Amino acid sequence: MGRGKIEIKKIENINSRQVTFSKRRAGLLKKARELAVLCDAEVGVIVFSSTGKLYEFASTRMVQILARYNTNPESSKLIQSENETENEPQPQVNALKSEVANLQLVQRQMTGKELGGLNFLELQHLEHQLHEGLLAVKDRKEQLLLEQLEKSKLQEQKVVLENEALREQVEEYRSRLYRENGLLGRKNSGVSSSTVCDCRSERDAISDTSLRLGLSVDICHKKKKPKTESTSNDSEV
Amino acid sequence: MGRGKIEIKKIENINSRQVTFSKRRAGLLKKARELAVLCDAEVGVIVFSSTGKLYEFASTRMVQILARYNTNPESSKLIQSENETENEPQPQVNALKSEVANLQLVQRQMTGKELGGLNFLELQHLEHQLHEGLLAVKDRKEQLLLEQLEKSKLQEQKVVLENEALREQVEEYRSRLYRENGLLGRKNSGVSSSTVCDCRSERDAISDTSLRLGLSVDICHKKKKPKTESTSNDSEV
DNA sequence: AACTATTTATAAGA
DNA sequence: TTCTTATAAATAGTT
Repeated sequence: MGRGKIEIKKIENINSRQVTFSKRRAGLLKKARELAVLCDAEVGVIVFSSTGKLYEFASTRMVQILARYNTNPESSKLIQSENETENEPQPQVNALKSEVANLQLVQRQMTGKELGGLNFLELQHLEHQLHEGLLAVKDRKEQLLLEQLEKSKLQEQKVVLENEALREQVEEYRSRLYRENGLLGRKNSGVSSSTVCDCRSERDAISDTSLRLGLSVDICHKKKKPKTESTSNDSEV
Repeated sequence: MGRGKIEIKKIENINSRQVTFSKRRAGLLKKARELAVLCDAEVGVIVFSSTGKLYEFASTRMVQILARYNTNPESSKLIQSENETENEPQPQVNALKSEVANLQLVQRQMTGKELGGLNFLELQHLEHQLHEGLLAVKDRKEQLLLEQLEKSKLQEQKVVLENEALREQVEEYRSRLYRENGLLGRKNSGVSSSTVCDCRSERDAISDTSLRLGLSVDICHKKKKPKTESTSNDSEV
């Protein structure tokens, strides 16, 4: 994908290898993120540059991914497990494994997969559980929003009080100017009385707007991520 | 990169998500390999599909990469790998324990507990997951009921046919008795002709009733096509 | 760091 | 699923 085709073998020129590494690393991490988002997959990428610097992407916590990997039967690693079977069968390991398997099954069933093994009663129980969970989650969301709203309102209150104070100051200065300069002062004043009054009259409108804004920001998760990934890491050498 | 541009968010259509997953997974692993070869980097990629299947690429042994990651000061998290090297508390045991802990936490959260640690976006994701799970469970229940209904109807059909046969037998015996004994036989017969006729006339009514009863349980929720879970899982590779 | 000419990846359709 | 193809993206070489 470039001016010319290249063959996939180690780039000998150190400089262009460095450049290519930066570009392709960014590309790989981007692709990893896209795969995770588009396909609801759990993705982890670890890259060590030839100079030893670490770059990574993880769709969830990397530890979580590694733990899942380590406990996955398909995982290609079979390090010291052979020793174990010969020496001690590790009752603890077996117990943990079966617990993991069981928890994973339950989790898959809770997300609607592998329901084949459940009878009608079990399905009803599961449905009830999910229903309860759903309600709890909705409640928690509502609570979060209410808390945020409360905070917003307090903040607004504070600002409103500040405004009152400022307005009084302005009024005071204006009166003083008026008294001291007579009618002349009016023309020089940068602050018109109408401006001040506008602020006061918009008080309720502001409250209403901030509520709507607060909600719409949270509800719409289509915001871009800060993307600190490549930016902070780009300076490799 | 295709016939049209897509936005990076979860693909809701389960089929095209599956297809995209296959394609992009292959692409990601290829890119990982190219980066490793071209730039002499050590690269590890771990991907879990939404159905839980593991795919991976590792430019060297994955264990080696993970070990290097765990001991890297830049790694976003330092697991307890130090303990492992000193004593020998079974790295596998630690991995299993953390996996169990994680699964248990997720499970508690799915049943509406311990939601305090989740932010609004995470709550929304959880809510969506629960909703999907709920729909799948309801579908499965419906499918079970439909299957049961089908079985019932077949059973009924069988019994009806038996009835027909028996009725013919009865009719035959009755005629024969009538022929052989003349009018005398009528008073001794335990089976009246009216009883036999009643059974026949109720045939359709029975079928109708059982249908209504069976369906009334699950008609209340939204119905979908009976989808076969196993098919989509098989087509993962 | 930008800029393109090209190569690749892949979305949609068959 | 696999193949095809039009189009979007990535990126090699250049400035």
